[in-house]
Order: sequence, then structure tokens, then C-alpha cells
Amino acid sequence: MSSSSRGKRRKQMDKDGWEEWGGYMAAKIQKLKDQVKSDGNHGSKSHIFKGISIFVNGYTNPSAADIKQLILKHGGVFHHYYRRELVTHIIASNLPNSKMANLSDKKVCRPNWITDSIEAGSLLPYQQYLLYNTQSKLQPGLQFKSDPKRTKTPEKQITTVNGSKDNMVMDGTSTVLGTKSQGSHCSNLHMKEENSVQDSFQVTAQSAKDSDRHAAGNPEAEILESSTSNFKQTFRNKKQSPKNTSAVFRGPAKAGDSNFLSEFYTHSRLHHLSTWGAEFRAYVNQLQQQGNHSYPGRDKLRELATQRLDKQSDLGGAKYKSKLNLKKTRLSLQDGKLQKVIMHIDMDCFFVSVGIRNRPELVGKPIAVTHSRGVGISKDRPGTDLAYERAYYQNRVYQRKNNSKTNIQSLMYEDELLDDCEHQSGDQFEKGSLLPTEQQAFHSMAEIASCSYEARKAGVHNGMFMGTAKQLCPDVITIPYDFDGYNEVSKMLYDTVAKYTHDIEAVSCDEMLIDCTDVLADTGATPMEFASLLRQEIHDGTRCNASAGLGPNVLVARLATKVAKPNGQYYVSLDQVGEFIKDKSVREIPGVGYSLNSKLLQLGVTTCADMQNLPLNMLQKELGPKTGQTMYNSCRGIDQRPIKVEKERKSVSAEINYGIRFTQESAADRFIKGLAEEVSSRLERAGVKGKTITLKVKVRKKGAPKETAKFLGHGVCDNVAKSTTIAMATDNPKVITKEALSLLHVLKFAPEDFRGMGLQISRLETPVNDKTQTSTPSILQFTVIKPQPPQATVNQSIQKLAEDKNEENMLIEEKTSKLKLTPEKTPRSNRPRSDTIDELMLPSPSQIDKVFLSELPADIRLQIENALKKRKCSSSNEAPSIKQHNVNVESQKPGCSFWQSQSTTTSLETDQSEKATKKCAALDENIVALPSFSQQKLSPIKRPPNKSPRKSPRKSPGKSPKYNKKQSPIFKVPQGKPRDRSNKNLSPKKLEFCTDHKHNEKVEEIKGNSNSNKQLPRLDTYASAQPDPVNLAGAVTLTEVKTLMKDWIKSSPTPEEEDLTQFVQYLGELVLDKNLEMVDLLIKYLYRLLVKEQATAWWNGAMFILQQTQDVMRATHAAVLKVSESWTNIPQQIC
DNA sequence: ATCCTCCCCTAC
DNA sequence: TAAGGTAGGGGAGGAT
Ligand SMILES: Nc1ccn([C@H]2C[C@H](O)[C@@H](COP(=O)(O)OP(=O)(O)OP(=O)(O)O)O2)c(=O)n1
Ligand SMILES: [Mg+2]
Ligand SMILES: [Mg+2]
Repeated sequence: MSSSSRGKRRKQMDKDGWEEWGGYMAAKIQKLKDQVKSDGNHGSKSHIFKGISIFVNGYTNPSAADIKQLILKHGGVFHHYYRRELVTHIIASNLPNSKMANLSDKKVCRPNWITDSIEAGSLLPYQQYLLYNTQSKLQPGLQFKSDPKRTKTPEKQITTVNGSKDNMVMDGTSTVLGTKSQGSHCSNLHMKEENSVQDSFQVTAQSAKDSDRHAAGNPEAEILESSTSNFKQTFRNKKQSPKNTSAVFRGPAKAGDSNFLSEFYTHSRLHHLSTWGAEFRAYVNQLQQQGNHSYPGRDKLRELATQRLDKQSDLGGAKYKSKLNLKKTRLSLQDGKLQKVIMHIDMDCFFVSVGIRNRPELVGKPIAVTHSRGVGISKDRPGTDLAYERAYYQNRVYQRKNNSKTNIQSLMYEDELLDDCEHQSGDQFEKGSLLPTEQQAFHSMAEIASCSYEARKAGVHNGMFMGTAKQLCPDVITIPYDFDGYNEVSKMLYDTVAKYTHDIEAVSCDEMLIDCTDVLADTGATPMEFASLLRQEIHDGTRCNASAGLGPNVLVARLATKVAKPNGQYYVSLDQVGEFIKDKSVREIPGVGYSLNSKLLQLGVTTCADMQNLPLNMLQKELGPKTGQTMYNSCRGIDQRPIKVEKERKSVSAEINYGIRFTQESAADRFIKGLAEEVSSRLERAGVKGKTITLKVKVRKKGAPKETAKFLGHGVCDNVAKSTTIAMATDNPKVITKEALSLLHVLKFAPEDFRGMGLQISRLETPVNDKTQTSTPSILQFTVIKPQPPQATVNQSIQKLAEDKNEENMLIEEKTSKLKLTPEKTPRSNRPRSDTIDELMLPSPSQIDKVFLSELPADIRLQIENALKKRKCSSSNEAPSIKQHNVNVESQKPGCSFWQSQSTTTSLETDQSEKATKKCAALDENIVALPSFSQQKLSPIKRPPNKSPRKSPRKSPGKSPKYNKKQSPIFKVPQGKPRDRSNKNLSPKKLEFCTDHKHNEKVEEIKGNSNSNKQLPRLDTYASAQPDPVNLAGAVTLTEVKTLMKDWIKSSPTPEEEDLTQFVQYLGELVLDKNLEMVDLLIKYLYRLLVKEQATAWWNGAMFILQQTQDVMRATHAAVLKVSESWTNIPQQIC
């Protein structure tokens, strides 16, 4: 009964390369091809700026990117970095004196020199456009004012929903295409990455390109901006991939090579993406926790706002828009809290932007970042069956009738034929009608990580296969990955924003959400001003464009970003939401992917307006309660999710589903070992240990070709996962390896069928005082850099301490979290959400403003009003069961037979027992505790409303000591070490103690014990010092005991009599303790375990346990436990 | 009802 | 050639 072939949901697969490859997109190709051609070249070149080499400094209008376009188009040279010897003119609207000093001998002109010259059709004398005549500044402060014409914001439109595009100022992006020109039709410029050593596929000639590339990375280039980064170069050299970064020789690594793991990870974009995402979340978390919140950038914003106000009053509101701005400003000043503004910032085609930031000649061209050399030549590899795979994916895409049990394969071939017909007719393939295999020959299946907007016009998108992209856009230029560059730019991005606020949620390395409420209220700036400034500064620092979407909530902000891109910003105010959301496709809602979209389509829903017509109960019935509720709100532009503050980690994993080809089992075993080491080091870095180990494998689907269409890809697979939970949390690679191997071996798949493997560790615990601290703290990298302000406050010291150790010191954590709370700054963010829709939208009672309400669109207003009426204070949602469970668990490390084997080395960890103590009741088993102590249970579980503080659940150490004392007796298991101790049995005393609440102390005592002991023989040891709660080798809570039982039963085919005795004794103590519920639950669990594990040889032992326990019952209660009849059936069931 | 376990789904 | 990772939300269905 083990296997669980569950529902047949289709796998996901949306807009990835497989979709088009499957073929359905093929029909579009030709069309798009034509399209790109037409967009392609136009734009003749002029020579207005011949001989002129410019460098743009700072915030300008038009933006540097636009100026670049203009300059290049008109025969000039554009430098991304200032080089004294090459640059003839500097373009700027404003320059700080400090910079001015460095440029004293240069001609610094205002940007309108460029625009005016173009308009005039010839180069105008620069003298009249000098920014500074000699020394005196012509323009006072900020960029905005410096140029009269430019009152407008920098780039792109700033439209407001109603399309008042008229309001907008200029459209910088439009210039982009202008540069297109003939140049784009060149061949591939892709250069080889230095690392790719692959002997077998040596690429020829790339030396020339390399030099080209290196030249671009001139160190001097960064001179002007480097000073702004907090990240400094210190980090710069940080290694990219996890530990094993050796890697060098060896050809195409295959799983099995010792360095395969690191080789793969150093080239995996998705791995980098994930890793960086985690790092930035940690960084933001740290920013928020550290006491000092100085925001050096805000002065600039204030100045901006002030200037605007002055100007407005001077002009008496003559400027268009001024009224609006005035009003907004006033509101934000007066009721900052009321007007929540969320900004979503995302870098434009991130990998591409970084990749070409030093290669201006590539700007405006269709670019793609990919590992492919662009050729995509691959001979037919024997063993491939493209038709099979193509059909398989098409099947998924189209979601054919359920291919229930019918011969899937034939069905697929049928599809293949159909689709082939469709395609071929479309002639999308340059070679006329190609056979599948032939197509393949010209079809690189390397994925495109990111492509420029020019390429997107042709239909190319991120995740598409290079081969497909080539068909859509033959002129696409590929550039290699530059992981160091991405990381560098990301840091600059985060640093820049952090100068203004720490109310940030890190979404990924190129993207974040900012709660602007506080900054705007503090500075008086408008949302758009803030966005402009940020984007400009980001561009100044990175030479990459960022776009920003702003709105009253996260959902709207994200949707607005899509409108803003590329290189623009877009603000949707609350009263514009209804109109804005109406025509959006539901597929655009974050969280609506392929699957959910398909379900909605079946309900006849395509747009948000469509979905607004469906009642809540219907959505919930069709999609589930939560999802239904979310959709109901989302299609109305309602979204109450606060910016996420920090999430505690629930699992740590490492998996690789590429390049896995084993020929023998030993190779698979070795690979598992490598994964275990990898995941172990990640656990260590994160400062956590876990108890549940899950092995995930991909296995070639029966009937699927042995060689995959994608080189070394996983192809069509079945996913299999198997997990186990051990008694003690671990991060020991040996333990993980051992568990993983045993999981692997029970699966019994042929080694050559594996296509992917992964290990995930969950049920994490944070060791309190981990002495193993030598490990490196993860986040540190970030913090270290930050220069600590002189006034080192206590908090800072604490923080520092935390950095040194792992972030996890309990005390530290407690304190810092408190600090966080105090400043109500992000109040809403931590608030629990209510379940009902209506309630969700409410900002919070205090935030609701009547006047404001009245201005809302009717439907929204209604909802809010209704919600207000109904509002209860329920909460629920929030941390859906923060698993603090086992809190205490860790305690014991029994020294006995079975469990001891689990993790030998782990013994040390246990000492944390102290914490455990505090933990109080484990949530899981509420039952466990004696009635008298029941109160204790409360605390941990229901951590009220704001979970924020509790990052690390388990420890709740903070609690007052006294509190601890009481509890300690109950749960903790002192004996971690006890085993050694002499007395074997549970002493009657224990019982006594348990019953009486007083036992306390002990934390220390416990610790002491732990140290002392060490290994010892059997279970017997458990009891030890006196005041221990009833326990089984240290396990106290239901969960702990269950885990222990499971391990015990799995540890050996037959039970040891001594262990049986110990167990009986334990149950007997429980009986005496009057904890009959626990006894009952354990007996039931024992039964289920035996059935599940098919432990036939344990049946007698189990009966022995039951009978003995019943004897105790009879003696003490004159009654017996009521046991399911199923016990009598065990033998049969097991067999 | 609520919890737990095993996935699928989604995002970058 | 190519580098299809990773963590959390939440639904389905069974246990309690
Ligand atoms: N399937 C994907 C999607 C994204 N990425 C990487 C490359 C992207 O540059 C980066 C950021 O993802 P975005 O979704 O922000 O996409 P871009 O930044 O490339 O483009 P956009 O301008 O739409 O944000 O993540 C990737 O490797 N594979
Ligand atoms: Mg992006
Ligand atoms: Mg992004």
C-alpha cells in the first residue's frame, strides 16, 4: 500500500521552451518573423556627432539610454564609463562639486545640446550648452529643475490609468528602435565563456571576441559610481556556487564525475537565481533588524518635493498636473498612513542589460543570454525519439482528452501527426518541410535566460529554446552569462533602495517590492518622484534600466510594472484600480500560471472582468477556499498581502535534474553522497538542522526514449519522492547520506533510468547554542560591509554578535525581533489576515478614512464598507500552523540500540535541551501534557497575531525563565545524556515529580548532563535525574515519541526484549501519570506503524506491550484500554 | 473542524 | 550539445 499514484494532474509547463517546441506555437513563427523584419531596420544614419565622444553622468533627461541611442544614431560615440582620454564631452544636468573637480578640464554640457542639435540637423556649438560657466552653476539643485523643458519626468510615460497619456512627458523608449539599423543583421557574436573547458566540443575562434569583451570591462569605468555601493568589492569575489567550487578539467560532466555537482551549479542560472534570492531576503531581513535606520537618500527626495512645491506656488498652479501633485502631497503629508503606496521595481531584461552594459554597440539589438553558442548543431544522437517527446509535451499543452489508460504512446503519435500537418503548412521552418529529426539538427535546445525587448518583438521570451528563438528572430545575437556581473548589479540595486527605506520585500535578484508609505510621508515626495529618482540612481550606478510599477497594493503594483516596461514607470492610484484591472487577462495575475489559467478558461474566464462576474462560492468550490478567495479579490484589484517581512525557512534542498546518466548503481550512490554533502553544507550555512529527509528522483517514464531530445536533459519522467523522519535533527552529511541511500535502495530503479535526483531536508530546527559555530554565517557577507555608524547602540552590538555567530542566537533573535516591532513602521505587514474576502482588503480599522472612502469607486467602496461591518477579529490565516512542533524534541539522544545509530555525531546538538524546555508544549500533541500543565501549551502554538517576532519558533526562549521552569519538567528531556547514567529504570520518582508541578530548574542541570554523558547502552538509561517528565529515552511529546518509535521499529526486523521492556515501562509511567490519552494514541500509532512498515516480526512484541500495559491499567485503574479490534487482525494485515 | 502527508503549482 | 533550481502556498484526501 505504499505507493500512491495520485491524481493525474498534468504537470506544469507553461511558457517554457517546451511549449513552442511542442509545436503549437509554430504557426506563429512566420508571422512574427515578418514582424521583426519590418521593425528591423530603418533608421538611416546621420553624422551630426561625428568625432564626438560623450559620457553621460547622473540623472538626465532624456535618460542616458536615450541619449546613447541618439548619439549612436547620429554618428557619435557613447561611453558607458568615463575615460578621460576618450571622452570629448560630458552630458549632465547637474554635477556635485566633487565630481566637477575631476572633470574640470572637460566640457560638461546639458542634454539639450544633443536634442537641439538633432533637431537642427547639425552640431550646434556646445559653448551655449555648458552646464557651468566656469564655476558658477547655472542650475541650482536637482536634475528636475535644471532643464526648463524637462519638467517632465525622465523617461517614458507616467501615465495614469485613464490613459491620460497626454500628461506624460516624454517617451524615451520610443527612441530605442531608432537605432536598429543595419547592424543588427550580423551573425552571432557570442563569445565563449572562459570556463567552458569542454574538451570534446572545443569551440573555435573566440579569442578575438574575448578581447573585445574584456575591453569592455575596463576597471576605470566604474570610477564614478563605485563609491555609492555599500557592497564594496569585498563581496565581489564571493564564490558563486556552493561549496565544491573546484571544477576545472574534465569534459562534459556527467553525473558520477566527482566534480559534476559544482560544474553544474556554476553554470546553472536557476541555481544562481535561487541562491541570490535567498541572499537578498536575508540581506533585507538584516537591514530591518539592525537598529540603525538612517536613510541618507531621503534628503534628496525632500529637496525634490520642496522644489516642486515652491515651483507650484510660484506658478500658481499653471502647470498641468500641479494640482494633482499638490493634492497628493498634502494627503501624504497629513495622512501618510492612510495612503499606502507599493512600488514594484524590476530590472529590464536583467541578464541582457547586465551583459551589454559595457557594450553599447549591442543596445537596441535583439539579444539573448544563453549557453548555446547559437549554432545548435547536434547530430542525431542515437536513442532519441523526438516524436515521442514532442507529442508528450504537446499533449500537455493542449491538455488532450484524458489519456487515461489508453495507450498513451499511440495517442501521442496521433497528436504528433496532426500537429505536424498544421505546422508544415505554415512553413515556419526555413528549410521547408523538415522532418522532426532534421529540425532538431538546427534547433538548439539551450534555454534563453533573458532576451532584449527587441527580440521580444519577434516573439522570443525568457525560457524559450534558442532554436525556436532563431526561427522567430534569425538575427538574434547571443551573449554569454555573466553571473558575477548580475550579482554585482543586484547588490547595487538593493543598496540604492536601502538608502531610502528598509520597507522592502526581496522578490529576486532583479526585483523587489517597496512599501513607500513611510518614505513618502516622511519626505513629502510623490510616488512618481520617488520612482524617478530611484530609477535614475539605479541606472547611474549600474547602467542598466529598471522599471517601476506603483499602486495601492502589491498586486496592482506588479501589474503596473508590466505596463511600465521597458524603462518606464506607471502609477495606478486607488481610484484607477477598477478601470485598470478590468481588461487584464487573469493570466497576468501573479500566482495564476498555466494550470490555474486553464481551470479558469474552463469556467469561461479570460479577463478580470469576466472573473468579477463569478460569485465567491463558485470560485472557492472550483479552485479551493484560499485560491478562490484570492482570485475573487485579485480580479477586483484587491490585495491585502503586506510586504513580506521575513519568513522562516521550512526546508533546505539540493537537486539536479540535468545530466543524470548512471550506468551503475555505485555512481548513483556516489551522487547521492555528493548531494548529501551539498545539502549538509547548506543546512550549516543556514544554521539549521532537520529531521525529515526526502529523496526525490526523476525516472525515465516507461516507453520514453533513453536519449532525450535536449542534450542530457531529463526528458519525459515519472517523479518519485520518498521520505523518512529521524529522531534527531541533523545536518550531518553522513547521516543524510545513509538515510538517503536507504531511501534510494528501496525504490529499486535501474540506475540507467534515473534522470534526476534531489534531497530535501525539512522539519527544521534551529539549534540554540550551536557550538559548531565555526561555520560561516550566511548573511554576513552583506552586513560586514556596512559601515557601522559610530554610535554603536546596544542593538547594533547585538546585531554584530549575531553576525559573528550565526544569526541564530536565541537571545539575539529575541531582542532584535522586538526591536523590529517597536517601530510601527510596517504595521500592516505583520498583521494576520482574515479569511473572508471582504476583510482582507481592509487596511486596518485605524487606517480607514471616511473621506477617502467616499472617493473610491462604488464597488470597492462597497466592499470595504461591508467588510467593516462584518469585520470580526478573526484571524486564522497567518502562520498556518507554524510548525514549532517538536520544539522540544531535540532533546534526547538516546544511547540505545536503534536510535542511537541514527546519528552518532549528533549527540552534541542535543544540549539545546534548554530551549526545548521552554518550548512548552509541542503543538502537535496537545494531548501530551498533563492537565495541570495544559496552560503551557498555549503559548507556543497560538502565537498571536504577529508572528513577526517569532522567527524561530521553537525556542521561545525568551520567555521568562520562570515560565520555563514550570514547563521544563514536563517536556524536556533531560536525559539526553542520561543514558549513561546508571539507573536504568525510570524511577518512581519521576512519576512523582511529574505530577507535581514543581520540578524546575534543570535547564542547567540538563545541560550538564548532556555534556557529561555520551554514549551509553540502551534505553534504560533514560531516566536520570529526578524531575524528568515521563519520557521515552528523552522523548516527551507525542511527536517525539512517535518519531522514536518509528525509528525503533525500522531499526531492526525484530525487537530487542530490553527495548520492549523499556517501552512497556514508559507506557506504565504514563498510565500512572494518568495520561491515558497519550497511551491510547501511542498504542494506536504502534498499530499503524506495524501495518505500514509491514513489520510482521514485531507483532508478538506489540502484543506483549499491549498486554503488559493492560496489566498496569487493571492494577491502577481497575480497567483496561479500549483497543480496536483491528489489533486482532494485525497478523493478517501484515501478511 | 483540524491536522498531517504528499504532492502539484508558481515564481524568478 | 548544455548546465531543467528551489522554496513556499495550498489542494486532495485520509487520520484524528
Ligand atoms: N525563465 C527564466 C526567467 C528568468 N530568468 C532570469 C533571467 C532574467 O533576466 C532574470 C529576471 O527575470 P525577469 O522575470 O525579471 O525577466 P527579465 O528581467 O529578463 O525581463 P523583464 O524586463 O520582463 O523583467 O531571471 C531565467 O533565467 N529564466
Ligand atoms: Mg526583470
Ligand atoms: Mg524580475
